[in-house]
Amino acid sequence: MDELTQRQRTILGLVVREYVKSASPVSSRAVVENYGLQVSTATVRNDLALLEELGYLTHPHTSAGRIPTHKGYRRFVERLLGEANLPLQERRTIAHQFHQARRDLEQWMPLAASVLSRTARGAALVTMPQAAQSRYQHLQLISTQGRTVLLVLVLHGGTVKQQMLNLAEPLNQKALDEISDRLNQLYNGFTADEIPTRVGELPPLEADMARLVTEIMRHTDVHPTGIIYRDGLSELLQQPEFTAREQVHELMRVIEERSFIETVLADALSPEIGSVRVLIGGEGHWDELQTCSLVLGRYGVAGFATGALGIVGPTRMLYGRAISAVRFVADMLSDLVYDAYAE
Amino acid sequence: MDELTQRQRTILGLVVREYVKSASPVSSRAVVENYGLQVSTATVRNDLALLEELGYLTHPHTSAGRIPTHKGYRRFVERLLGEANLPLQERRTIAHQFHQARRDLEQWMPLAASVLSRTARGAALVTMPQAAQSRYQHLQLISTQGRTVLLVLVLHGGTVKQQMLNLAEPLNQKALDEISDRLNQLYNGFTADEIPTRVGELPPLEADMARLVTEIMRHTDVHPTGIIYRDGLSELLQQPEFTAREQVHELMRVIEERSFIETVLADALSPEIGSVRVLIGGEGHWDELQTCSLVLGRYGVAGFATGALGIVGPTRMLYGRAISAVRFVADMLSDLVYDAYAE
DNA sequence: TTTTAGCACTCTATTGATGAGAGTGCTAAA
DNA sequence: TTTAGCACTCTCATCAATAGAGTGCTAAAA
Repeated sequence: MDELTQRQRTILGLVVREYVKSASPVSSRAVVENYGLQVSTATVRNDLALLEELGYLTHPHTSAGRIPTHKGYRRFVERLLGEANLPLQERRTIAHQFHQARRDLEQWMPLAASVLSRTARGAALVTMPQAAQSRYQHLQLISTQGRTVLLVLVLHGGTVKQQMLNLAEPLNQKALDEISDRLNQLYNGFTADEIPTRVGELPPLEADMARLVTEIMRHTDVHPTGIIYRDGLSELLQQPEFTAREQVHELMRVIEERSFIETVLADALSPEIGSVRVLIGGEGHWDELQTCSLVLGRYGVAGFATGALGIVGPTRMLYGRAISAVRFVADMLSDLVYDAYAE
Repeated sequence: MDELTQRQRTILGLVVREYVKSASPVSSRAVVENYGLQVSTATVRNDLALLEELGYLTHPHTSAGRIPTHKGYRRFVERLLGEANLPLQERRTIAHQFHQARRDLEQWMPLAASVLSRTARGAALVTMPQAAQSRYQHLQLISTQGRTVLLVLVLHGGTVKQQMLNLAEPLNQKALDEISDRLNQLYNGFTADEIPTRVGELPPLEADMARLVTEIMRHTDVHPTGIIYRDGLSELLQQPEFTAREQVHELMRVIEERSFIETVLADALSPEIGSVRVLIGGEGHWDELQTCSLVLGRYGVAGFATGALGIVGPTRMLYGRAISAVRFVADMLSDLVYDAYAE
């Protein structure tokens, strides 16, 4: 990290803050006037020139103010990561909302997404909690017409899987219940790997069903398929950086394309619950993210079930709020998951 | 309906088609040249003037070509509603994709949304199938820590409800299973209204649970809470009409805001399965939809469970493809729902 | 009666020129 | 090390001029 005087650090911070607020290049005068610095604009100009030389700021053109580079944001964010916190009042409101919604599991994710997007003024993404390895909880078989059966498999952590299947010959509901009862007794709490060992001892139909169940569980382990909750796109698209067609397209790609989100999460998301990562302008890896920043976090109960949450915004983002919002909402969700599922 | 000569009808159609394609006002010359009409531009101009007088077309300014009014689109669409159909090849591809996904219920909705948006080049919305009145299918109670219990309620039609509850005093899993077994035997297939009559005969804990279940079911009946699947936003935002900030904001509001979608669906969606409705430019009721059109359909099994699906696009939309795509995908989904759930 | 050619007229979109204003970079003095 | 002063650069809004697209109307032709 380069040596900077106290004043230079302050100025860098002010430029970032001011640019985030105004979305237009920050002049030396703006720095002095809006923040009451006790030096002249010429002095500030000297420091700005130095900060530019060190790569923290740029110029759109000679006679324009300065805007932060990715490196500038990075330095700014690094300092925030430790300390940022939402105001108490705001934390209370959010906590209250989660308390209200605590019984209804279906509300959790939409609520989290909505809180995140409103607090940080960006688009929010929240995934369902997902076990690292799925565990059998309960199976139910529902007879519909003819030989078609609907299979409902509940996994530890609350994931519910539904599948259709066709039997070789029709079975009534009672027979189906017997099958599921037996499997339920045998396999409660088992992972996919633990099930097959006993299949041999079962009657053929049950063995088939057990195989199907392990198949579904394996598939789930490899393809985390949970829905992704999104919110706050409209607000994000209001931002001036998304005037250009191209920018919008790239942004929407990030937000809409499932596989892309998954790659980014896999790559950039910290495995530890509670810690927050910031990805600024794609950070060299993703060209599509040039103009975007992501603030990503993980929630859940370690070793049991975890999910991801994050905020997408322009690089010119309210990092302080975003970081603290992600952290706080992650805590809220972790508590809920712990209360609901952990044993 | 006003009297129009054959040629005038043709010209109206050509103007709509050309404007949908080019997104800029259509001149008399464009009509003649691009579509090989056997008359002069002057003749076409006369007809255009008449069509304008009748309210089917307008002028952005005196020396510009014509663009369709809402009334013009409406007339154009009215004719399409009966006849529009996707090419066989395309229908085959789509049918194949649904066939591939038929076993995995979680894929249905995302697939439908993705197919719709790609086929009609707009944003797609698909809701989960929802019973008009929810019917009890299966209850499961899962003991977690202490007195906290996770309740999983499966309803007819495949809706799964999860809730947390706190008991007055802890119960082990076995006791919970007994409760759920009893309720499952008693209430299979019941609606919320049919349950309370028998509650008096039950032990207090089961009675409590029964009350909670009916509460959940009632709530579900009033607040259809199913997730809404969305796809194709990025494509939609590429359209030239969404350059203006304001337009984008209104569009996103339509797509993102749940309550808004619900009002529109409730108001504009036909109750009959398989029929398609087109809402052009808000049709006077919704100012927010000035620049948008919706093509809406319903799928499912009547009297059992139905869902909605639709395409959002600019008024300058590929109506033919949209209408036929909605119809076709609705059919696909209806078949799937029928196979999976109907008795 | 319908269609067409011709032409005047209107409006837009583009271009280039101009000038004000914002902001920097540099130099020399404090 | 800081500051005042000033020349220089670049943007942005405005304006005028022009080319071009397209209509509407009229009078002739079919």
